[in-house]
Amino acid sequence: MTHDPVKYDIDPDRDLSSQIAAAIRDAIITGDLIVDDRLPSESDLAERFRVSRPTVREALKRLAAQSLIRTQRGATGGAFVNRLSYEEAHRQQITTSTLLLSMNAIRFDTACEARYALERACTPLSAARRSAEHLAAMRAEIFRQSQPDLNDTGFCASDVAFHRALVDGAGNPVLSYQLAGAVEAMQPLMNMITFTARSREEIVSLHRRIADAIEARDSAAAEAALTDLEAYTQGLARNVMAERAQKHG
Amino acid sequence: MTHDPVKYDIDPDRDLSSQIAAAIRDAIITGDLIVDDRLPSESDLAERFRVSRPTVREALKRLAAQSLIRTQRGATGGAFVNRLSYEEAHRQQITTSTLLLSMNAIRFDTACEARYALERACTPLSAARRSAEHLAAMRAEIFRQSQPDLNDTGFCASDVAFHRALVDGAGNPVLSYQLAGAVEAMQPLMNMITFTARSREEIVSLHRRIADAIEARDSAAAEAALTDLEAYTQGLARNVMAERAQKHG
DNA sequence: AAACATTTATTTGTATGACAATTGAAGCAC
DNA sequence: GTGCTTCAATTGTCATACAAATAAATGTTT
Repeated sequence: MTHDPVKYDIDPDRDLSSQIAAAIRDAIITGDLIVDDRLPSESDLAERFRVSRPTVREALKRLAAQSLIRTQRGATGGAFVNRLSYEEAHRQQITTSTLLLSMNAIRFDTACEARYALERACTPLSAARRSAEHLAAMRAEIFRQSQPDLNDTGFCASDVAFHRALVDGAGNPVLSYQLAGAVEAMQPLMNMITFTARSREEIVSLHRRIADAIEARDSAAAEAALTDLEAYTQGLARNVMAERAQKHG
Repeated sequence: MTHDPVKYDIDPDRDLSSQIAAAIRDAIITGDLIVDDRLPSESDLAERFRVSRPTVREALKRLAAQSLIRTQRGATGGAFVNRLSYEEAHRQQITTSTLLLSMNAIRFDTACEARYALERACTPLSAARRSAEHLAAMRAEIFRQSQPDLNDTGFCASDVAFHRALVDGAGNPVLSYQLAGAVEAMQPLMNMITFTARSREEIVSLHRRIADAIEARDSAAAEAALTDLEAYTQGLARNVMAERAQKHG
């Protein structure tokens, strides 16, 4: 062994598994442990940290919860540093954002404003770079949304897919991961708005304006349509709120 | 007990602690368990899931790693559902983004483009709403950055703080949490660039342009300055790359 | 009666030892 | 050489025990 990448000195008076997890996480973040590196076995780690195996296991489960490691049983098994994929990062981003929104009584207009601001951020790139496939995906979702027999959940899902295609059109995976998380985290809030036939029609028409603008590579028009869509969505939400207030008051 | 919020049926052939964590996490996400609710004690959970206490503990540590619960020892202690704060969500966002960037060989220009696109997204809001405090924070960082005895790490940190103030000026915490994560995750990449006196001067001057525009509530000017800053940063990075290629080739 | 000290019950934190399940590698027979 | 068996390493799980913290209950003193 040239040099052990993990620091094994911990304070025995403070939470052990948390410190052990932090020590290993540090080694991963600093790059001392790289993707697919194998950690020492649980018994080894227990000896080196001078703790019991269950304590080491608790630490490893913490890391597994963040997808920093994966484990494999058997002779050549063990815990390996995991590559954090876009999909996984995206998934984590969604759960974090969803919980943040649901636990902190975030106002709908705050979340909505953030969402559309972020989305407008990638419109110039999407207008410039979108492929025919992205455009086709947007058109397909518009078609789905215009079917009268689609239920509200399906309509919202299609809405998410439409905006996902718009974001992906920018061809920047970092941007996609950030934005798609924000958009999808808003879906539960959006589901609370019941869509009348009239409002669906309006939304689909705005989606069509966006798709047309992206097709024409007209970034300004797309941004304007998004702004209108935001205003319309906010108006819908205000109506729902007002109706509820009347019912309960 | 009216109705237990947790589903206790798990498949004994698949990873137990993972399933237990998922069952409790579901109860939290769906709102069946709300903030500050106390989970059953570890022994209780062990009985109900029909597993041993160490297995339950592994599951709880998974949830603790995501800050979904906190634990407290003692007579009235136990595991409690944690409120996911903006700070915590922000922290998670940074580690996730940092790991994503470092593990997937993301090109500097891709990350840089995403960062400035996102930042431009909140400029209109920041220009409209920034308080005197936000402006003062930006000016203070500009002053720090113009001190010649500041080292490169300090310069980068101040750069992050400047952009953080810009983002916070929008007065939308959801936006702040998303964007600040993206900006801070880029810092390790930025630290790889050594800043000459000349380049610092240029960056500070661009920061001053941004602050001036925000002060004047001129969103378009701020966006233009950000675009110029992006172009300048990309140029700096290209130079560093070229120099390295020459050294190693 | 009130203030203070003590005990006690509950709960998490940690350790020990054991066994099951999995899995690749080594050894062996053919 | 091929296929089978055995084996050793490793994670997954369990049972039990004890330590440490903590608040409530209890007792004691003033």
